[in-house]
Amino acid sequence: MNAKERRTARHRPAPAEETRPRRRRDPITVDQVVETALGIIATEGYDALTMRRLSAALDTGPASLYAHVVNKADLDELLIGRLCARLTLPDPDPATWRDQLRGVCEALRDQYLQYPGISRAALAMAPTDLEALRVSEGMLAILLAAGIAPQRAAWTIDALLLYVAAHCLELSVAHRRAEDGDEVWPADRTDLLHRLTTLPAAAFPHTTRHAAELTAGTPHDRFDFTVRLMINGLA
Amino acid sequence: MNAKERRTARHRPAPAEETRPRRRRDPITVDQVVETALGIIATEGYDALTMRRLSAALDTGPASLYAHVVNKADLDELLIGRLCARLTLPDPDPATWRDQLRGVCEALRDQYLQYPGISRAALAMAPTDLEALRVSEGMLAILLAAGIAPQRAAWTIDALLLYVAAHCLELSVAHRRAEDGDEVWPADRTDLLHRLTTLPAAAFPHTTRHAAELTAGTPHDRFDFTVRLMINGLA
DNA sequence: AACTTGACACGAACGCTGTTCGTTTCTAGA
DNA sequence: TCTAGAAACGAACAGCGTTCGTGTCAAGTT
Repeated sequence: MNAKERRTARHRPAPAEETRPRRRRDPITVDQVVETALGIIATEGYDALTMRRLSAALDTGPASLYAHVVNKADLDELLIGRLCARLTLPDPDPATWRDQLRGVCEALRDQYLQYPGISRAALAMAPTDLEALRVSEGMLAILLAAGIAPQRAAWTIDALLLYVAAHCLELSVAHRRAEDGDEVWPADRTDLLHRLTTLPAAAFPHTTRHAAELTAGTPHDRFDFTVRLMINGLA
Repeated sequence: MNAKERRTARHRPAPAEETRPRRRRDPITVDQVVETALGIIATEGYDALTMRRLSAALDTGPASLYAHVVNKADLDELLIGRLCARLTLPDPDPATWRDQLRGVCEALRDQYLQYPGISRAALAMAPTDLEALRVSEGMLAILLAAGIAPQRAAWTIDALLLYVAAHCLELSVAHRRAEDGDEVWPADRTDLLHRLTTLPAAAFPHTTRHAAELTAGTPHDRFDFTVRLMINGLA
């Protein structure tokens, strides 16, 4: 079976798993590729995940990967699919639907944050991946059980998933830039606070006055705030 | 003056403009670089904006660009800065603050959409760029005039700006993938609808049942919905 | 008027990327 | 035992961002 056939098969309802013949002493499997890739991302970040780096970690050359994966984009999809597969979706409970929905978002966020920068792959992914669809199906179940209109539910889910990915991407970018010693990037919160307060007060009256609020809060605080904002807007 | 000095100068309050001596018949200026880059993005997309492609459009070699720009990241920042500079910010009016805020978001979205994929640069940008700060200052003014607490206002602005960028990024990715004839990517709305309805109903009961709602709405409808969702959540 | 200075332009190269071609290797089924 | 064919892989290609060393030419100084 071709690797490209495998990809299209992943987007069909029933991807039949099957044991294949093996050649090597430790023949490479797609699972191995995905797991190794996640390991690289976890320790070195998504930018370090190149086909060469990955193939080296698997003790082979770049060309060998293309027997298991169509593209880097395809690999990205596999990675996100693996992350989505890890999420446990709650049984919809109309009494606690807000907390349930927030819980799913936070679980997804935690998965993303565990693999810095991987959310970039999520943002570029096809909307028909089965594991990703499983997550949105679960979120849809929660919202419908809560009595939200299907149209509003669908759009809210998209908005939430988009925000989660974007939020994690922003965090990973900030983290990478900060530790690379970028001059332009503020080193820490006090640095950013200082830059905002020293802006010309004439052109930036509110920014300078409320610099404290602008720089306040942990990333989790901001995430929690925004998710609540969107969920509250539903009612 | 070095290009790196110029960059740090752009992050300081008062970037003094100055006429410089010229060498070439048509010496390259930063303005020229930025405008040419925007032209390339507008017609060929952000992915086509490489240092080589840009330098070729300016009738020179890649190395020449680095006299005016520190990095590609620096160029990205200039591009987003230019876009932000084009936005006209309204005088805060407590009576229509929701519409005003939505208007700013839509104007920013339209700028992003005019240059497909450029929002990727926005997501990776330093939060201290002067033109970008001008925009958030304007949004902050609207929210504060409306009586929103500074802390909530600040976080809401970040959430909105993040969503606008992410939304446009998602649109550009979808557009590029669709016109590249990607097999995995749904060609159009009916294609996506068909894929969702043919999912196994046992595992995806809600997705299959409400596939129509899931695929309904223009991108602008979804954008409008989400922005309203966040703004309404404020009250 | 000749000279020094230094910013800008630029050709060539480096190390890296994703991807492909052609070949070799080795197992599963006939 | 033999063969078909999938997997593995070495080598290469075109392209990327970036840097180095050098060339060039106008402005300011002597």
